[in-house]
Amino acid sequence: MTKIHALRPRPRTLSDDHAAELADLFRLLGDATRLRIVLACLEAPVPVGEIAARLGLSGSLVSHHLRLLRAASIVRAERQGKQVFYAAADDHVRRIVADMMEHMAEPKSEEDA
Amino acid sequence: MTKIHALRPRPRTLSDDHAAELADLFRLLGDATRLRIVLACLEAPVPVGEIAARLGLSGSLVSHHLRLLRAASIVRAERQGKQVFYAAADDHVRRIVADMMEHMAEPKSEEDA
DNA sequence: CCTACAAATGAACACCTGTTCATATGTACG
DNA sequence: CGTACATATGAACAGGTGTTCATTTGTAGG
Repeated sequence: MTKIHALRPRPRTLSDDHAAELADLFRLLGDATRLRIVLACLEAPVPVGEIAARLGLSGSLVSHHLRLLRAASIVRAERQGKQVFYAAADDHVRRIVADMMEHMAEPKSEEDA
Repeated sequence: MTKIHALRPRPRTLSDDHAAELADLFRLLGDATRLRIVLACLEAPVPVGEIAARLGLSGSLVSHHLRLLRAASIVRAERQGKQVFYAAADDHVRRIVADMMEHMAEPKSEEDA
């Protein structure tokens, strides 16, 4: 009741803070290494070591990226013994990635000079 | 016939080049200013000047960003007299943005320390 | 042709971010 | 407890990127 908020069905233009927050999420997927890490654990939980091995990266680097991804709830972590398994947080992530892949596969109307 | 490509239904792990290309697309949406520009012309074509005015940005800056977005087929340009109208290229873009908004709105499982 | 307006371009600067290396935390097991 | 393994963290460097300012291109009209 304090703020009329739920009244606006679809805010045509997002508040700048929200836009910045949204941009932060996209930026996380905007790095090739980090995106490959996400792709590596998109379908099933994978331990950090295996991600690093599969992608040919140092465990340190993978861990750094995973922290950012986890903080943004793009991936979820679960400990199992000494290992920590990471997986895509939810279906939104999978859908977004899939949609962007489709977009990439689409024929461009005309090349930009 | 040169490359067996269409045979693999769903490449579980993308080739590194494709991953980099995909990351480039995400990175474009990963800047707050650029994302706001996309949001501004997400539902209907808008001339550059109006985008700049609505967002309180210089025409130069908006133009720079629009060039990148156009090169990636995220937005489409159409000239009408002296003005150039920009709009989201297709529904993929709209869907991706919408999905990411939903993701942002979701409750986080637990805050990251 | 020349003025006025809208958009695009290029160069230069300031800032941010990914990576590496070294070190620390945490967990299992003898 | 001490070793070994897996992951996490911190600091520092290098490279990329958004922004601004000045200039140019393109379009319409007198």
